[in-house]
Amino acid sequence: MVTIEDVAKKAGVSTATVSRVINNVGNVSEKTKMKVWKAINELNYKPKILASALARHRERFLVGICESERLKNMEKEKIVPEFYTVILTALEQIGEEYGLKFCKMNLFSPTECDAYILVGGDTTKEVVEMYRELGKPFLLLDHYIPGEKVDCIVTNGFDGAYYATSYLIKKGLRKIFHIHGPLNSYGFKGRYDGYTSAMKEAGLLPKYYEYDDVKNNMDDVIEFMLRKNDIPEAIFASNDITAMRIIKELKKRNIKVPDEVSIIGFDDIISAKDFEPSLTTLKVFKDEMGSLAATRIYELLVGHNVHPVMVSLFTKFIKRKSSI
Amino acid sequence: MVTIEDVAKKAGVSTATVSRVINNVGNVSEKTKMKVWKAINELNYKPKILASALARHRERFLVGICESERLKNMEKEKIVPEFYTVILTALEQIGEEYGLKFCKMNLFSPTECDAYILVGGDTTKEVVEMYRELGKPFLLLDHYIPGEKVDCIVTNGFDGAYYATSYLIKKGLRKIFHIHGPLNSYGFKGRYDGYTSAMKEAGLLPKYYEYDDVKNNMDDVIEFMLRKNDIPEAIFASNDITAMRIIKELKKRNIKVPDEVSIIGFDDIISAKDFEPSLTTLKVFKDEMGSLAATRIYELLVGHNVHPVMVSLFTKFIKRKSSI
DNA sequence: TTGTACGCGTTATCAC
DNA sequence: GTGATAACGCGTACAA
Repeated sequence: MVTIEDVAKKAGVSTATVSRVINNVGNVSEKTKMKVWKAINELNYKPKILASALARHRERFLVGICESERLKNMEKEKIVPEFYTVILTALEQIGEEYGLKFCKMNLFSPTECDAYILVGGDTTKEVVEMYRELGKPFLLLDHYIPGEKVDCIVTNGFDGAYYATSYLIKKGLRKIFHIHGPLNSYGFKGRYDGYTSAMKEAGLLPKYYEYDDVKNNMDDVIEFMLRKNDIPEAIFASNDITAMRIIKELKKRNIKVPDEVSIIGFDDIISAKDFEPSLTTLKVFKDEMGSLAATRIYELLVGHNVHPVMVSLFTKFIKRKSSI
Repeated sequence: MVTIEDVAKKAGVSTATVSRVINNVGNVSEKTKMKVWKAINELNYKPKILASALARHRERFLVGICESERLKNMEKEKIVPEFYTVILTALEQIGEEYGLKFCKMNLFSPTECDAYILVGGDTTKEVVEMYRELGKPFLLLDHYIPGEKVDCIVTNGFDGAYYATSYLIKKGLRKIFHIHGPLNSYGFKGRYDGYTSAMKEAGLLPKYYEYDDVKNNMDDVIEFMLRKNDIPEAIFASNDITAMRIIKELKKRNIKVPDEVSIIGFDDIISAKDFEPSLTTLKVFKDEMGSLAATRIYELLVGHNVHPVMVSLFTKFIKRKSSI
C-alpha cells in the first residue's frame, strides 16, 4: 500500500506538504505542487478516506436539513407518522460521529451550509438545479429524480413488494390485488412494479386500484372493487395507512381479515402492531436511512471525486395477524 | 461523542478490555463482560467503524471472487469485453487499502474465505442460499435478485435509459424504438423500464423489439421492424454490442446513421469510440463498481450489523457521432 | 513556504 | 484475565 509518506519521500518534501497539495489548502509554491503531483501519479497514490476522515474529526461541518412546508405539516398532522423524527434522530447521532452539525431549513430557501440533505418527495428538477448552483454537496433522502444523477437514499419498494406478493402466492393465494397511491411518487411506483413483477412471473394477472390519499376515497374504491371483481383473497396496500383503511372498509362489509382476505401493508408505522388485527407489513428502516444519509453526506464532503449513486435499503417482512 | 475510553472509564477497565468485549475475542471473565456491556448501553456507545478499520489494517482478509464458467468464457471470447479485467483491477487496488486479498474461484464451488463477491448474472436463489449457509458476508456484483435482500452493486440502467430517451425526445424526435436483450436479465429490464417510462411521460408510444444475443438475429429484427413500422427516427439499444449490430444492419440497407436514424448504446465499451460512426452511449463505471464492491465487502466484514442495501451507480451520457 | 510532532478512536502486542 | 502502549494513515497547529 502506498501512503502519504511514500509520496513525501519520493517528492522530497514532508507529509504535511503533500497533504496540503492534495486538499488544496495553505500556501504551497507551484514548483513544489508539481513535484508532489508527479510523485502522486507515478506511485498511483490514492488518499485513504478512512484515515483522512479520522484525522479530520476535529473539523466541524454544517449540514442543512431541507424540508418543504408541506412535509413539515404532514409530520405535524401525523399523516407521515414519526418519519421525520426517526430519521433526524439517527442522522444526528451518526452525524456526530463524523463531526457533523445539522441545521433545519426550508427546502426552497436554503441558508449557507457546507452540505445539504433534501428530505422527501417535494424536490423537483428545478430545486436540484438550484442546489447544484450552490456548488456544495447534497443528496436526496427518501426521493429519486429520474435522469438527474443526483445522490440519493431510498427504500427499495420494488424488492419489498415483490417479496410480499411472492409470499402470498407461495401460501396458495391467486386473487391478489394491489391498492396504491399516485404512481408519480417514486415510492409507490416501485412497490407497484414489484407487485406486478411477482404476479406476472407466477403467471397471474395483476389487478390494481388507485387510491387518493387526500380525498380518502377508500369507500368508493372498495365498493368498486367488490362489484367488479368479487372478493380478492389478498390485498397488498402501498402503505400501512392505506392497509388500515382497507381493513376498516372490509370490516364495515362484514368481510373477515385475514380469514377471507389477507392484507399486507408497507412501512411498519408504530401503530401497525397495535391495530386490530395487527398489520402484516414491510418494515422500512428509517433509522438506517438516517445513518446512511449521514455517512454518505460525509463521504461527499471529504471524499475526492465521489461517483453519484443511489442507495436503496431493503425492507423486512413482518408477519402479523392481518394476513395468512 | 462517546468513545471507547469513556466506556472503559465508566466500567473501570482498560480500553483494551472494552475492545475485547465488543469484538468477542481473547479471554474476558463473564463478570467483566457484564460490567462493560452495562457501560456500553448506559452511554449508548457505538464503535466508530472508521477508527476500527484503520486500526485493523494489519489484519488481512481473504475475499473470494466468484464467477461462473459461462462468464469467464464470455470474457475470453470478448462478448463481455474487458468487464472482468476492469472490475478486478479496481477491486484489488481499493481492496488493498483495506487489507483485502482476493482469490478467484468458481461460483458454484467456493473454497474457504472470509467473504465472497459473486460476479455477474448467473447467481440464482439457490446459489445465494448456498452462500448464506457458509455464514460469511457476500455481495452480488452487477446483479440483483428480487426479494432476496442480498447486498448488491449494480448499474442504474433505468436512470441512464431514461436520460438517453429524454435526450432524444428533447431533440425533437418522436419515433424512438428500443431493441433489447432478454428481460429476465436485471440489467436489460432496468433499461427497458427507463425507456418506456420516459416515452410514456412524454406522451409517446414505446415500441420495442427483443434481440437474441446468442442467435444474433439482428438481421431478422431489423427486417421485421422496417416492414412493420417503417423507419424509426432513433433506436436506443440495450448495450453497445447491440447498437453496433443495428448500425451494421442499417448500413447494409443504405440507411444513414445518424442522419436518418440516431443510435444510442449502453456500456461505453472500449471499441465504442473507434466504431464508425463513433457510438453515443451511456458510460458504465466499471472501475467504480469494483471500488464500491471492495468498500462494501469491507464494511460487511468489520461493521457491526450492517443493513443490506442495493447500491446502483448512475451512468454518464457520452455524446458521439451515432446520434444527433 | 515548509517541516515537526501530535492527535483522531480503535485494535493488537506484549507484559504482568 | 487484564492493562499499558504502539501502531494504523492522515490533517493541522505550531515552530522554523
